[in-house]
Amino acid sequence: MLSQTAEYALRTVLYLAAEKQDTLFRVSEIAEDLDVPRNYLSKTLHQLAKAGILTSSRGKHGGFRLTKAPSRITLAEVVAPFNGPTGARICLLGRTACSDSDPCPAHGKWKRVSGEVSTFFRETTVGDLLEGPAARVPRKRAGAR
Amino acid sequence: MLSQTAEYALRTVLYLAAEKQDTLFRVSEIAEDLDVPRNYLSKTLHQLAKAGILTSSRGKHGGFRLTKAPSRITLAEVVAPFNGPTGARICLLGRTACSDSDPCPAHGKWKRVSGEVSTFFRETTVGDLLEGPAARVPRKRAGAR
DNA sequence: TTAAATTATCATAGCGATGTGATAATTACT
DNA sequence: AGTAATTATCACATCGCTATGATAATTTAA
Repeated sequence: MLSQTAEYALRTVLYLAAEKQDTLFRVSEIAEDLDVPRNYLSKTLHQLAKAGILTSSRGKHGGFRLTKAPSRITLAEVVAPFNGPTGARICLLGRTACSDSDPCPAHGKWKRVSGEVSTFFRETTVGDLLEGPAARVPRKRAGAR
Repeated sequence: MLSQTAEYALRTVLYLAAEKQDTLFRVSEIAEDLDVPRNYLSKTLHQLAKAGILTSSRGKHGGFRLTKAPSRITLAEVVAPFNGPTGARICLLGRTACSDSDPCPAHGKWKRVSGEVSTFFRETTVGDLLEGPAARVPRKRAGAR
């Protein structure tokens, strides 16, 4: 559903949302806890920072933190920089033009379903997910593999 | 939403469903009408034949046709050989284990939406789409590009 | 000023999805 | 038998996503 990169981004944002938001977290710290390739995550977080979702600090004692409160970050925002299918590609058959007035054969039935997916990403916030179970990812035990 | 290949497959099945089902259609014919790479489509149709959705005939006067009636072919069947997200990947966060009893933070809210997508593919048939508008793709004019 | 720690950036590799071209296998027709 | 038409298969090219490693830039602190 989501690209690997978008999934990393979402997991990181959720991770930061579950922790204290006024402290900085290092990439190496996040990467290890989430079991994600470190250098790759570094670039992904940089993209999230460019998108205004994270704030980065360089140098010693640098790191990343959320820019906004979790309840004000939608999943669509998080996923958007990584081609998340949050509603852009509506037409199931790949038509460049597919609308109510110029519909493809699947338009009528697919519109409702794709609309629900789109709505989910647009209206669900990171804060909403925090209310769910197991929001806090347990830290890996040292040496665990 | 769908991979390019799955989209080609679906469009081809829809194309064949809209035509007479007892006649054979050549790959070159389909590829031109749908504006899809010919040799690539050839392999895709071969996969659909292996999946039992199409029947292929080799040699002169060969081609492809639907094996079953359109109303008995679900979209999930068509898309399945091409990694269609018809419900396999349920967990939004990529957890290998994510269920009601061991849920990820997004499980509760995402389950409903992903379930609707899955249901759409499982319960919608090619015949259902034929009832929609513009099921018949207009043939391209000769020389049109 | 120097060293250490950290993000930013660059170069490149691996891999699967997508696409192209050529050849083999099969069938129909003469 | 031979030829043409068509699918089946093989070999390879291309491209973007994913990933790795190295270096640059920045900041803190001694």
